[in-house]
Amino acid sequence: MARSKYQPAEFEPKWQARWAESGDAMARDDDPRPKFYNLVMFPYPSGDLHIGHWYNYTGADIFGRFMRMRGYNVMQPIGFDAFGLPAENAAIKRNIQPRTWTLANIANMQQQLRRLGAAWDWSREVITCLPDYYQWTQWVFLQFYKHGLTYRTKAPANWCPTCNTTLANEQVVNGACERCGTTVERREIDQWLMRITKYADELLNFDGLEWPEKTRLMQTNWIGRSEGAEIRFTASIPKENRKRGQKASVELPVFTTRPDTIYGVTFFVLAPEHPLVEQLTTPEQRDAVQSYVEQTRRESEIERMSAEKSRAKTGVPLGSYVKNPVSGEQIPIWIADYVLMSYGKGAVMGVPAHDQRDFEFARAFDLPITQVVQNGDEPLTDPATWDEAKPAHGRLVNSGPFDGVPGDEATKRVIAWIEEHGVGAGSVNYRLRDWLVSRQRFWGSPIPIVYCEEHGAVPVPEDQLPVRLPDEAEFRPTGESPLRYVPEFLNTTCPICGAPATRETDTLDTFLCSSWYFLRYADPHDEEHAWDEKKVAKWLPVDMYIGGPEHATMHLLYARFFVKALRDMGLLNISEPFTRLYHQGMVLGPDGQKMSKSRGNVIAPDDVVTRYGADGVRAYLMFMGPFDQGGPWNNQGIEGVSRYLNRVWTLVTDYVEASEGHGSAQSSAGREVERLRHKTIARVTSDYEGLRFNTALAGMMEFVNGLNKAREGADDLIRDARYGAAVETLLTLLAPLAPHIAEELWSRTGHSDSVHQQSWPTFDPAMTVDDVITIVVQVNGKVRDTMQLPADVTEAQVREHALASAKVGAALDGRELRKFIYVPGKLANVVG
RNA sequence: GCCGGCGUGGCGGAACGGUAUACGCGGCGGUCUCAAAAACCGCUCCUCUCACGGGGUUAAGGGUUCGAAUCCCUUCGCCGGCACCA
Repeated sequence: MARSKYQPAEFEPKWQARWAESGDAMARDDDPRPKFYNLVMFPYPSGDLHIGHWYNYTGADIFGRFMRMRGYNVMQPIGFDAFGLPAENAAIKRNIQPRTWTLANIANMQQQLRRLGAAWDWSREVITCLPDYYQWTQWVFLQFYKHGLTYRTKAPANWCPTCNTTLANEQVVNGACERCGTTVERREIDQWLMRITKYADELLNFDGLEWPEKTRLMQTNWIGRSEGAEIRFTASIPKENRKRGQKASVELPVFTTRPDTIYGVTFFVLAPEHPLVEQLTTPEQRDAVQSYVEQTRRESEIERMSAEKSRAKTGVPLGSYVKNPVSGEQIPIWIADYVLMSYGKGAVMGVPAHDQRDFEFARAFDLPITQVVQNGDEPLTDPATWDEAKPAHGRLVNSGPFDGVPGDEATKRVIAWIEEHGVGAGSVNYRLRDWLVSRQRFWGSPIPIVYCEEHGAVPVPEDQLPVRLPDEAEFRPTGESPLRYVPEFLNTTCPICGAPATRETDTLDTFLCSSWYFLRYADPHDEEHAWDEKKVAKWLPVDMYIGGPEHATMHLLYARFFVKALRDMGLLNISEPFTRLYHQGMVLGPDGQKMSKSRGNVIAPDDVVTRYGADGVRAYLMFMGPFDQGGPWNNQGIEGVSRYLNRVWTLVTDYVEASEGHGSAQSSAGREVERLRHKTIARVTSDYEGLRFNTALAGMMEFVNGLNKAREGADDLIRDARYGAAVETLLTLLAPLAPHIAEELWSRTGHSDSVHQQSWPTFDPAMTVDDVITIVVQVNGKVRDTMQLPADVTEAQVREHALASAKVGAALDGRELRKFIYVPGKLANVVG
């Protein structure tokens, strides 16, 4: 009989269709088994699924299938993050409506996603650009509005002149637009912001989360909590600038992390955009100040921030002075672009002796440098001889009443002093800023706000949601949302007074859509609510979330903020959305470089799937290296993995063909096969648990190698029931990783049910140990011999055998035994 | 500059502080074949030796330990994040 060949194309589509029909992947709300919410970051419908999606989703699907076989009610949804800029760019470029483009891409990608053979629950599919979804995005926005967590203000926006839109700080990379690379400018526009800073402190707490250390660190640094003090300096307003009846001075607060250096302040610097700059500029300095302010305005703040550290300090004195509230000294006020308006108070106290930036500034402008902190026993030297600032903490000197205060107490003492004298207080500052969510764009969820001449910004009543996006718009590069030119959209009436009013024409950042989609999956078709409390309580939090590390400081932070805020509104009873987080690595091109069309090193999933089958691609991707590491694609590597699946096919079909008398023999090789089976279950199970798919597959390869070896010279083994058990175990272990071939072979071994409905195989720990073990014998840490001994050998026996070894004797070379170390079952070290 | 991570055969990568190089790729040799492909079997870190054996090796150098790829320190290289954050 001609042996059948492994030809995945012959059965993969069949099983995909059958799984879809069976509805096995649909998670039921009333399933009594423990739930497991297995989530992947949903794709943006860019047009085609790329190999990175395959990588991400294969790993996630393996884990989900594994958990399902272990008895969990797994919910594994999929959907599309469908609003966003590329659709609009395509619209402009190809004169096609964003909606048309997006929906066509979704249809294509749905087919591509099916080819993966993943156990998606399509009944829960969520598409964020459809009104039945964005209605609730708008509703969520209104809840934030109601609770004062979103607000509108004229704010400096990161403006990309090419995309004609504002960008979130997170979307600005090195001062340039993340998408098109254009240098970002600043513009003052009325914008909507989300008050994420209110949750800064809570977001620093990761208790109970199984998240990569790296991601927690990135978020922690992004939030950037600094402890210190706010200190209020008092500036004298130049006589010429005072209006009649106006006070002669104005308060200038600063934030500092080093209140202990307060006596070292020798100058004071404002950001050039600081609102008091003009008022504090003397007539003599006016021209110089104005031209400096204009110069810095031309360079965006982002540009200044991205400038190299070595960049020379620039600045101009205002001509006026502030009083140091602690020392009483009068010090000159400057403006300089190294001070950022967006952090702290937009002002710093210059302590050149103990801050490197201030040091450089003082050197550039010949400002005095006063040492006020002594570093240990280091003798005081003339700061004029220093090469750099001395930022270390230490005992205070030259600090009036604080002289001699030790470093660990200095900060506390100064804060106590300023609080007592009412000139400041201990305070905390964050690098994190509020999240700007307005986009001057069409393809996003409309912001459900109406502007009325009398009532100002009025939220759209919830029963009037959704505020529908028009099907079509005209795309002109005006810098304003195309919605402004759709009169039917723009013109409306005030929900309060009914007078003519206009709608907000900006749309929401797409990150808003993805900040709550994992809640909607729990209740995707609810027409009355964004989600049903009970369903969300059942499914949330997400037990496993797999996606790329590039979302560490954006999506993953926003989603946490949303959940906390919604909890405080009484809409959720959880504090964190994602209990366990895992970042898959990146698949690189065969040249080891990031895949890109310009490099011509892109591997298209469709091509390789046609050639090797979905299982071949899945298995190869997972075998490439550790899942969180990724690695370069190798065309010969996938051949090897494909050959393995071929060997599985041959092994199982041979077994099926020899079906005469299954279980009728007691082969001498049966015991070893059974032992190998238990060992393999043990290691593969533990590898799957830890998402170590590469070693899990290596384990299954060794299993197949071992079974083939065992059959050599044991013709009756194939009829031994223990061999049959090994074959079935192999298929169940393989099922999560290569679901189609496992299912096909499972059915060929005579099963009418699905391999994916089997419960996960168990093992007996006693069966994972050999009768005879190999003990390595070292002399002084060097391997000199190995011994085969019964598994239950005692230490005394091992010692006896080891010392009897001729090789050990030779290695000892007459030295006396000083020490004997025994690692049970493994190794003995003779020290002499 | 600061904060993380990583450096293991020709290649991708394995190794609870305990036989470094599992598994796979590639290479070499063989079986089958008229031949090739496929499939299967064997060998394959470096070095000395005919061999038996010995020595060396986890970026480099040092340390801790009976024993280090693994822990600690220094240096170099690569990757990621932040980047004048007061």
